[in-house]
Amino acid sequence: MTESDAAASLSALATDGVLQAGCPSRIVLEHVTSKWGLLLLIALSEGEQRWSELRQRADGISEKMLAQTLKTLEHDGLVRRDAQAVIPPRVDYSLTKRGHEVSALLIPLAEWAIQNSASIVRGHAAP
Amino acid sequence: MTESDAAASLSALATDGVLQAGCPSRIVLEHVTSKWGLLLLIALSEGEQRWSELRQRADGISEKMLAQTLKTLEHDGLVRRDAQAVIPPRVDYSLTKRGHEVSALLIPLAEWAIQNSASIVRGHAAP
DNA sequence: CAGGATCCAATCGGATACTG
DNA sequence: CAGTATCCGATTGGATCCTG
Repeated sequence: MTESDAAASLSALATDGVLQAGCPSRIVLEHVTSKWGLLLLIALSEGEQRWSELRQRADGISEKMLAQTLKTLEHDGLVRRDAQAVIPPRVDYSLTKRGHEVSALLIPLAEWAIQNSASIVRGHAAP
Repeated sequence: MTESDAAASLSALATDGVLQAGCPSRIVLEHVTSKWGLLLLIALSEGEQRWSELRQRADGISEKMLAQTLKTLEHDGLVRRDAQAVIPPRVDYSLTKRGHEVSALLIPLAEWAIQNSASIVRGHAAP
């Protein structure tokens, strides 16, 4: 993307919000780009998964944050929760249509991070 | 993207890290998806800008967070700082090659947030 | 198994004041 | 203009214990 192209597509961002404080899009953006939100959305892009599976996949997450993050994502309409009335309880989580949309945008970001993290963390990257 | 496609591209993510705790890519990812990091990278995709300009564009940011975030992004090799030895001082910030790479990935995300925030914030979105 | 409730430490982040 | 320094409240987030 050239700099002028970026400027063009950015005009919409500047006018409609995101950069503006108090804009609703900022809130949503913060939900999906939050540490655990991002990781859970990526993990779920593989398909429906249970609570315990998600806990392992999003390595290092606490029960509290797992519950809290899943709730926000569910409330935002990105994650679907399917609780079955059996003993022991079984609950499956999956992405909604919207959820798949974002995760499709998040995955390239994660891949970029993997490819660049080595040279970034070890020292200063080249311009 | 279908679910199997997602699974395929995800195998790399799962093996190489991101979902794994302590992975360096997680740190980088957190920097660029942090509240102000994200906003500054998007703002800078429009081109070189000064401190005072960035402060206005990333609406609501405090001086402390502006300085702190710019430093992290500069250290990560995403933002270039050009300080001119004049009175009054003039400092320009711009994206590096890497910086442009990420911002190109972040912009679609911001646009998605704008388009979906309305229906998300007002209530529950449809599946 | 899938959470809810609670406590507390660490970090985030804003307001203010000061400087080269 | 472009920061730095400090104080302090707010939020995040983990550990632990408890429950249907």
